[in-house]
Amino acid sequence: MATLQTLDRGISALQIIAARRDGVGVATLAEELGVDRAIAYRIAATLEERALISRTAGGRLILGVGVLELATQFGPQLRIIAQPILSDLARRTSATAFISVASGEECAALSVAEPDEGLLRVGYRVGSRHPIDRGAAGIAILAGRKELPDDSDAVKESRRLGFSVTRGELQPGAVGVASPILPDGRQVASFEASVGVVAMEDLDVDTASVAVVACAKELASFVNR
Amino acid sequence: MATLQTLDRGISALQIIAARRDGVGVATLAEELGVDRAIAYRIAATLEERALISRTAGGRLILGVGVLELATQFGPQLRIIAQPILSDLARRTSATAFISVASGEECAALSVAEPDEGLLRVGYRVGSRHPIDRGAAGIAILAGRKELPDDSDAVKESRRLGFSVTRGELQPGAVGVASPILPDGRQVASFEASVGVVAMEDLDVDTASVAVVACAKELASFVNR
DNA sequence: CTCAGTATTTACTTTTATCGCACAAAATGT
DNA sequence: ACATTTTGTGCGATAAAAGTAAATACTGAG
Repeated sequence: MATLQTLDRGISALQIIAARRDGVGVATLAEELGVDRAIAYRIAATLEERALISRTAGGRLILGVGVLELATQFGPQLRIIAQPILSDLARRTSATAFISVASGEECAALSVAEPDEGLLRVGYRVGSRHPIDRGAAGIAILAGRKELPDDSDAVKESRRLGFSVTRGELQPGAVGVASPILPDGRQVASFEASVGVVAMEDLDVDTASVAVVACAKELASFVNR
Repeated sequence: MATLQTLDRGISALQIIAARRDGVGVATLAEELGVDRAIAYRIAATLEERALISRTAGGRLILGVGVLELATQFGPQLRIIAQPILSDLARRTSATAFISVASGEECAALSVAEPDEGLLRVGYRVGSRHPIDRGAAGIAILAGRKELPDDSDAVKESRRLGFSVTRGELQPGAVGVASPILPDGRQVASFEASVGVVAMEDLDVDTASVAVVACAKELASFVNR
């Protein structure tokens, strides 16, 4: 597939700049890119013009607010893409489906879909948060991370199965099933998320887990590189 | 200053894609960029290769995790830490709280929290920009820099008080209070930021200024190295 | 299943934007 | 003041991208 050299180098430059805590000088950037300094200057000028990078007083290159402006749109876009998939998951499992993301030590609901039939439903508010080490969503995210010595049994079990199941951890009577969303089969540090369902104790866990895992795989494909 | 056309178009493409909640098709992208579809395909291929964008099942272009990976590096500790602190500040002052950063001659909103009660709130979009010498946020940032001969009276006053107050400078009817974030009590060249609140004219400036100054101190401690 | 219409990729020619040398300017050190 | 390093900028040669068109995949309708 045809790619554009100049654009590709510009993106490399961004990543190089992002990788250094305190930025890089143009000369270093040029060296890392394997190009002449003049090219690095032009790349830097272009990126700076668009606020993707900015320069310190000392002339060092650092990321600019432009990257934030872009990143803030990532969540909303993912939510829109995810909504039909979640609705489908909710309908097939007759349970409330959700996508959660890690946010520090907590886990936050990014997107939720409720089943449109059934007498009672479990509600889950978008934006609500809970500790990441409790509840199916959080456990699934932890299970998607690389193994740590102090992983709880629940996390280990979840990693083994490919999904987590919790009963009454966040709410007595509620059962949750969740699976990590793993682009490239691995967790990307900047995007730690899981998809799952929550319902009352009559949830058919076997059916739900299959559906949830399939859904996690589908969602991962949107985030694949 | 020399900029690179291809890279510039790529960045434009990113911004166009980011601007549309539900992504864009290649044809639309080509039109918006004012280029042939074949070029749009090559740009998209390059951006996708680097995971800055990805494609939905329908072929629409949406942002990819790459933008998150970049944004994650923008003040790594600060943003995570900032949100709860800002929310707290917003709640305690019943005003919209923000962190702003200097970006060249402008001042950009890095992070915003709105109070969860109150009839009306003042909105402040993340990423929005205004001249650095206007508005409480910008004045506070200038006040955090070392003294300059051509500092305005507002900046001098702000430096003396430890916070800035502006009324209606950016928006008639809005009152802003802000204080610079000073790691080590000094402004770090690579991170010039301020924290503050904005509300309507009923803002209790005395209470707000105390809270904002305390918040600036708290945030500064997280940016210390 | 075929076909029309659309989306995507490919092949190839033309054009021009990019490259990289070389040089200017500024900053830094001696 | 002079040397030296660092930062920034014209300019012609050329590789890279643009542009055109045509081939190939894909979609859904009938």
